[in-house]
Amino acid sequence: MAADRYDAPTREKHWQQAWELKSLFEASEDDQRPKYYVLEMFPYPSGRIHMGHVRNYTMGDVVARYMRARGHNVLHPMGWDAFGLPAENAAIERGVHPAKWTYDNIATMRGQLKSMGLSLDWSRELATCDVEYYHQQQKLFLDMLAAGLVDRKTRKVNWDPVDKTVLANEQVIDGRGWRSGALVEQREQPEWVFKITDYAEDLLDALQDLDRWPEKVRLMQANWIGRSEGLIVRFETIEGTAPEDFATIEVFTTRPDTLFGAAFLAIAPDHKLARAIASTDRDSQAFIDECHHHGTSAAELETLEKKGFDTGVRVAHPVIEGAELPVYIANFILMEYGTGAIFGCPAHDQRDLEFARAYDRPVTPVVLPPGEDPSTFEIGEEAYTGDGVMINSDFLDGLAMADAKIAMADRLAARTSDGAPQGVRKTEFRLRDWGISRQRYWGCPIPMIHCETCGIVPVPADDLPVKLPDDVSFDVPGNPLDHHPTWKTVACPNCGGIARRETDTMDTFVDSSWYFARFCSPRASVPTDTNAVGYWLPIDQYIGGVEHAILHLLYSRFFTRAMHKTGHVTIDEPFRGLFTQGMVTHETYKDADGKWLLPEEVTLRDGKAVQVKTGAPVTVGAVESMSKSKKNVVDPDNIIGAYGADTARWFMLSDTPPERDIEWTAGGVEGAHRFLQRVWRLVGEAADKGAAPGTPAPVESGTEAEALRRAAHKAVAGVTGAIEKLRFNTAVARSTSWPTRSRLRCRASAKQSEDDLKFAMREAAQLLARIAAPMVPHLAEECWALLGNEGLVAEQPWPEADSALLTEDTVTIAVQVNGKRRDELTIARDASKEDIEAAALGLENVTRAIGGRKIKKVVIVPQRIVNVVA
RNA sequence: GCGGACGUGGUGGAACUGGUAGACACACAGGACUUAAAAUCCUGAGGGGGGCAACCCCCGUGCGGGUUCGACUCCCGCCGUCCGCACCA
Repeated sequence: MAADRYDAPTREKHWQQAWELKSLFEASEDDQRPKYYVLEMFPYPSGRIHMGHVRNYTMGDVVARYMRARGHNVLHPMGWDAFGLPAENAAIERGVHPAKWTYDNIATMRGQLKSMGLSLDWSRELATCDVEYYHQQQKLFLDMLAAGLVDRKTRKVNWDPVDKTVLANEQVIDGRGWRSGALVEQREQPEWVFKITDYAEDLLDALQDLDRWPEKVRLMQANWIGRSEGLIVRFETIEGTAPEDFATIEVFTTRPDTLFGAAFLAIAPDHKLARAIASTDRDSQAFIDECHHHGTSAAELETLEKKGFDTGVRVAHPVIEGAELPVYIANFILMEYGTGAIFGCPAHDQRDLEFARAYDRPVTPVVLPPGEDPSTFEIGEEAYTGDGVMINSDFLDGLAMADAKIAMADRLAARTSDGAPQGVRKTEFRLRDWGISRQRYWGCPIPMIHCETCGIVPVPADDLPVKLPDDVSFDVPGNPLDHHPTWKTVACPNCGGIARRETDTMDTFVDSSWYFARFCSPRASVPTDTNAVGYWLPIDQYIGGVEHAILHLLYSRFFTRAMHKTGHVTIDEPFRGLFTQGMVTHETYKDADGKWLLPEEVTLRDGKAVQVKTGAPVTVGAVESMSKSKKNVVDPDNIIGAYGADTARWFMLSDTPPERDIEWTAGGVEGAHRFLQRVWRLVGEAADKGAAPGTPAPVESGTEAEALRRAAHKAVAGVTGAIEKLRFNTAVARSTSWPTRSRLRCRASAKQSEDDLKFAMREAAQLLARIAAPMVPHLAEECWALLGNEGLVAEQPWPEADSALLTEDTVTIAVQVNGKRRDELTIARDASKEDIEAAALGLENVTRAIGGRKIKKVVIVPQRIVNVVA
């Protein structure tokens, strides 16, 4: 007889050791079973794991354990996204070396992850800051360079003039540097870029085939790539108003149909015309300077008040004889998109409208919404962006919008201006090339050398790796690699002269764009072992946060194509299945002074939230995603220490659909824990009172026993289906319902000592242990052992539900009268429509509801519903 | 600003391809056990109304329309909340 409580924290360690002893989770390509690669996005080693990790890795583990039980050769690795800014911040703030800080964090977090009982192949562990890893990454970079996938471009960065450093967008707060508080300046800087735009079309088209990706992620990526068909229109400048060499201004537009409504031209502050004007005009220079005193993030730029500067340049309207339009420099025009210049049509674009109102430009509607009268239609505060019929547009009048686009494009293509067609059809993409240069120490060095005589030359492959120097100082602002005394000095591989190493390091998105491929052969002396990647890739199921929906996933898709081109993999799409899980949220708490409080500092007394120590009142705030700044965090270690990993895992899977945000509550954790204890007691009872292991099924079962068997087999079918669809919350519900319901039956069986019931009881307990194993693996092992079974449940195949026990002979269906449910009907599953109709119309409640009216129609859907229309 | 999602009892949520809305749980209430409490076990319940009662009626999936024999589910228009926006990872 077992103790009366399951001591999870102690027993969990035992089972973890048992798995490790048998190396159950180490994968090899040398295996006859079908492969299955499941991966969760690897963590940044910030210090300790958080509940978001617990949720993410629990989900992945359920899939891994389930697929293993289904007879697959499962690869389920773990590593560390270990380069990045926080390590440098720690160095600046606390004087710890980034490497020490990072590896210490990894050690802590590895221990925490191990305590979760994840079925990971730890033999493949890697950290992106390992020299072995970034060495291979530098090789990939050189291969991509040779393949023409690397370029050098000028880009804008946030410059902190006090700290003399480039700031990340998150380090710019209200236009100021987070540390110095200085006003940020935009600065142009030459950078290394990956030519992702070469693949824009392909990355977009291939989304269609990613049918195991969430629709919303595909949509977001499609919008991000932003393919648009349009027209480059050449506007001729009016003589004498523009500087020399600016006979025309090129504008990209997707709305050539609205050209008759054009009220102005606007160019980006970095447009070459803007620069030319500013070189001789102080006012325009001042305006451009003002534009440069904002962060570079799109969100910031686009929420700015729209401002413009009239350059005095005038252009001729291309299709209205004699009409002229003013040219403004405007703060909301991006140089990166299209030609860096637009024509503004205020009536049909909201931004243009706001600009026109501010600068007193005419608003002429040219598209008439359906049902409006052309003589009275006016634009108020809102631009009209919908479809309609052209008005006020000369030769376009009366055409539909789509036809007008074509007509205008044809007209402009046929005209020449300055010796070239005035309009040229063009497909533009919003997607920009991927700038990977970072002026940081803690990243993968870009293996390039700047030589005064030979230009920029790659580091020869034999000289790799370019290692980060250990002896760096963070006392001086800026990039430590740049002011290291010796590191950057190197002999030019070409001429042998003194040259300078590239001091930029790579964006950490590069590291995470191929780690999944490296996991296939983590110790290979080349980036990827072709056998290994050929066997394991693509990833069958990738799981991670929706916040990575665009950048990480898109970069990885590009990088896989680049690795294909350079011969490192043979596929284009790395992630066959993708699942994005929601965040973990918690209530927030503040004391009387408005200071944030940790959940563990708060307790409920007489229904009121108070501080544990002082009893002082606490204000309970909104439920928000867990963040250190708001202190609404719960440390997984505390939960696992108090309740065990299975409780944390169970809670993370239950109730809330996996793609949605989950609210962590103390009550929920206790509920999960109580349930697991109940399962353990129930299985203990079944072990004591049920049939002995290996007892064959009795020939016949009584009603009680049959009901119990049905419940168990339905649970198996339900959990199987739910896990297949990654509906973990439903899987939990399916496994909780029958132990709850069967309690009495189990007890009854024990009392009556009948063989059929004893058998059913054992069968049910055995099945429960097996279907719960992916979700609560430790408890499942405990139950498996308690029931007297040999071996580990982790080695058991997934149970099959007996289909004979899944379907009932009779069904209960609802009977509606005029769409309202009036009664229900229990009838043979295969009853004919006639029988169902007769039975339904014979019901007293139905007759009453019909109330003597004439029956017009009876809708019968067998096994589902009857609807009498009267 | 642009793009994307989400909204169902007191709470988290379930509901297959349009077919009994509220499964399963949390919290709550009542009961059993206990000297007592905790734990455990049992029972109840969307809201409102009627009936001694088995039961019956009305309303109900953010709001307003529409399609349909039938709508949480499909369509149109609102409202609210959350996420991403290229140097956080």
